[in-house]
Amino acid sequence: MIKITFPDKNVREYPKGTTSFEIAKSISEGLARNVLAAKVNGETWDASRPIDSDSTLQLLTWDDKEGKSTMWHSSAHLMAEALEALYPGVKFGIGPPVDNGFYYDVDLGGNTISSDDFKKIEDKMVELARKGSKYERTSVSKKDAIAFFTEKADEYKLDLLNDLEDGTITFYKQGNFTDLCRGPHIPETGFIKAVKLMNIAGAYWRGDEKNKQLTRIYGITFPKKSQLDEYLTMVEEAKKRDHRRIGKELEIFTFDDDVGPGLPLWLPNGGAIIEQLEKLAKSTEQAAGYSRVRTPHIARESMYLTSGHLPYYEDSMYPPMILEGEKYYLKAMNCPHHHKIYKELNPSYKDLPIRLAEYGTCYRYEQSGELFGLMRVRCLQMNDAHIYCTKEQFAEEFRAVNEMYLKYFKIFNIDKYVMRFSTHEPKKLGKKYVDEPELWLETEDMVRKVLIESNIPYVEVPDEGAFYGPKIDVQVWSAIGREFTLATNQVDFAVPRRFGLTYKNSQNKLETPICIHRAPLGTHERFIGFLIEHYAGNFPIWLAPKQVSILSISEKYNDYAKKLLQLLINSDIRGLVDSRDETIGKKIRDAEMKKIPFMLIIGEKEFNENKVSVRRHGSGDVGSFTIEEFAKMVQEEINNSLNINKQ
RNA sequence: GCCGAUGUAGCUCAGUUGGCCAGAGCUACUGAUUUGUAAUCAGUGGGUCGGGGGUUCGAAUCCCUCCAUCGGCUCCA
Repeated sequence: MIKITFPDKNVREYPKGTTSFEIAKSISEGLARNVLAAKVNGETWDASRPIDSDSTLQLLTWDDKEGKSTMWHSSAHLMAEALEALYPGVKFGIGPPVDNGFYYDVDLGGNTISSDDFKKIEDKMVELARKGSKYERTSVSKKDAIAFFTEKADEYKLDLLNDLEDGTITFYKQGNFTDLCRGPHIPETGFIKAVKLMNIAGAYWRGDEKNKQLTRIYGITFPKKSQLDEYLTMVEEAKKRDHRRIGKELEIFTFDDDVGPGLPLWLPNGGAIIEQLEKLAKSTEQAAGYSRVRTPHIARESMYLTSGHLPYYEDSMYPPMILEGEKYYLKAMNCPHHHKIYKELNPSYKDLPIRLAEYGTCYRYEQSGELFGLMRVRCLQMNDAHIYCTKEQFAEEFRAVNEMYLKYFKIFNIDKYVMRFSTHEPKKLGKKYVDEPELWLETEDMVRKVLIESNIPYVEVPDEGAFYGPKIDVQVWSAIGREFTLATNQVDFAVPRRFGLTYKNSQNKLETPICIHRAPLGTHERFIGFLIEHYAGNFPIWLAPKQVSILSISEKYNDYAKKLLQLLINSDIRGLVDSRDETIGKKIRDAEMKKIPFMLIIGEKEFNENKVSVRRHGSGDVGSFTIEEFAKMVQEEINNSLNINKQ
């Protein structure tokens, strides 16, 4: 007998060689029907794999993340089986589960496939799923595995086998399909009840653009048909939040062919949002001891040779303009310009820290395939600042920057993000990273310490640092699930030296400052793109491009409405009058669709009582107030939203 | 940059296998209406069918090429 310990610490005894499935069955038939896989001693196993020694056991169902991914992994095999049936001779790359489903990279030889073929493949998958074929695991020797895939002439699997050790190789077979796979898999194909292929794309073999491009087919499956419908509805809802769609509907920004790809035009509503963001940033930075500077959009080649950017990043910069034999580049970052300002200031230790802030406009020549609405553009304005400080001041400055991040997140109610702490890889010193082994370790320790002391949850990612130092990025996800760096906070102990930046210490000796590059609000483009999706276009009052729409019930009250608007403008409230010859129902509908936070309805009653009827976007009639009362209400709400920042 | 798809009026979209002056709704404009909490009625205007080239008696529709967008890959200081 063996002892099985369950997650609730309960222990039961079973005969040696009992499977997780049998254990589930001993608990309840219902559970057994839902078990997709099992976690045995922390490792995910097939539910049908015999357990031979005392173990901890967690049964995995659709409700567990690992249960889902096991199901999707098995679904990839099912799709492969269908593809092999429909397109004989197809070769397979890799077919893993992902966050929302699975994909398989395939080489179709001479065949091509498009989304028109999805139905056919889905039908085949459903047909094969209904057979309820078992996923059978077998261990094979490397020699036999190579023989098998040589026979199939599948060079991709053979390539994968190269990296595997003899004795660790397993095959999984379901129906007529056998794949090289470490597993685990669900018990049988019958668990897959609903199948949907989502899209098709090219993907380089092993992610290397020098390799052949395979066809990647994405799909998703569910144990119930209704779950697929729910998922598809959810995807549709997410698409409605897409900033590209809302940005157009609410007239926030646009792109124009003649202006060029990745170069957004901010419409008046977008301009209004930017205005508010900058106001927030500038007052916050002023309170935190930053100085505002301004620098040109271009600079000579020599500056980027000094900074070290040119040899590494020239491909990402717009090509130079040549004037009187000199090369000028559009700036892709503000730091070199700021370093030059620091140098001009020629400070002593008594002047540090020096914090230089600028909403600098940068141009980056992103690859055409990378552009994505406002989230990835070629012209961007950064909430940039560079803090120059001594090593002793670093921790405090870095902590203050992090606190500023958290204050902003509170104001915007941003809670779904991950702080990613990127460090260096010692083997790449002198190549990817400046060769300062001690400074790397020292600053990484300082950063880590600040994160821990400030109680900020983070994930540490080795080998993702900037070339000049470690960094912290704030990762967020777009409506359609793409990951982005929203904000960044970087340590730079290398470039100041390249620029010869110094300060006199108390012993009258020259030292090089550490520089912190920080952009808590990222860029206007990405940040507003993110906010549009975050709020689904329903901006908080302080940020809404138009805060109030004054709706006159008939043209008789247009003059009164215009007088009210002027009073609101005097109170620093952004509004408009809808004086069209339309019914009040229509005016309300339009204001609701434009997501304007407040509507003031003005008719005979309001005119006589010298009041306004207030309607709130999304919630309806709020009641009747004087214009002064209303203005006060709006201002209080704005103060409440922003006061978090003051404290 | 690579693979695949898409590109019709300001916006959202129809336009069967190439065949009468290219359609609808919303928007805009004009007129009627003077309205009470999510669409008043009627009329009018508006399109080099992404650009260029080709095939054809005839192209929005087929072919080539360029541009842009979308989904991925690669990249992301």
